[in-house]
Amino acid sequence: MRSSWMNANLDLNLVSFPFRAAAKEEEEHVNIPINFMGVGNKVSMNDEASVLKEELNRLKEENRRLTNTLSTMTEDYTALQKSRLGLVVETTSRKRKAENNQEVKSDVVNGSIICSLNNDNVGESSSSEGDSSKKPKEDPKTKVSKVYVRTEPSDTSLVVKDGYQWRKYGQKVTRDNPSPRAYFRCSFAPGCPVKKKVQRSAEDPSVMVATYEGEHNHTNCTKPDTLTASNRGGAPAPPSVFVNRSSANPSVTLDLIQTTLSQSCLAQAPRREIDSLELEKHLVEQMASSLTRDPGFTSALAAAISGMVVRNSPM
DNA sequence: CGTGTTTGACCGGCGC
DNA sequence: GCGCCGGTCAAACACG
Repeated sequence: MRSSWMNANLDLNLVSFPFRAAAKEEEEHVNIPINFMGVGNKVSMNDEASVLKEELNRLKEENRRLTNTLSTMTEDYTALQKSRLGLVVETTSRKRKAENNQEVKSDVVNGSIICSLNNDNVGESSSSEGDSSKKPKEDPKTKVSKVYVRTEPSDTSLVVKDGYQWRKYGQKVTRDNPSPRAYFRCSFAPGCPVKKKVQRSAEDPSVMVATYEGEHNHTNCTKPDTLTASNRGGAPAPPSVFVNRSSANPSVTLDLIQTTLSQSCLAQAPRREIDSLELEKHLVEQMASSLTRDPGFTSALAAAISGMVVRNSPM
């Protein structure tokens, strides 16, 4: 993809500003003068503020560009996913008329394709067929959705990570698919009516099809990487479903700008004009504190400072 | 020993 | 009515 150059850009941007921000904090709290470069003349607070403001504006612009690039990449990725897996979306079950009448709506979430099957039109067409009375106990409005997950073909475990805890209660080999179908019930909450069926796609064994029935009557409190039924018996590692959003890469600071803006300031006063200076100060503090919490950064900073002190010290 | 999985048996809907 | 098939149950089993 195009991520390599993006990372390079991110890294480049992070070199200057955060270091400056951390240096500012050092100056304020640890009494290490920011002019340790040996210049000698003390920079006034106003100059410092204007430099920071300038830097922040530049970063904002860069952030906006990268956000645009990211959204473009996301769209490309979505289109690619749909073109690769969209063919499987069409239901393979020809037996159940109701299913064939369902309106299929697909979407890509976290690397999986989610298809919602709208049951609302089932009742309308059933009047002529006269089988509405035969409709099983299942509520016609039960929300049914399908998730298509690409996994390793060699991986035989029928486990799909989705953030909930499931208890397997059955497994069957169906007629139209040589691979077994596993039945799960949501065990996160005692009364949760949601069921899940997981089966490999007949067309593409590397694709797992998870069918969800019903809606959870509880919130999802687990993280995506903790979920599903436990992996006992030395079963193979479950497939990676979700795009890994965690990153040890310092480029995460870019996101920090976004979240800081939206959560702590903009979210509280969405329509009000916000004191830009206050906001910038808050941003700098956030970045500085997050960076100084990183032992790697602090040790690198200490090494850089000590190196400069050694260079500038009289022999 | 508690919890979750496995797997054969059972049940009910559907087509012929 | 019979057989097929998908879905569920529950006893046995495995694991920590």
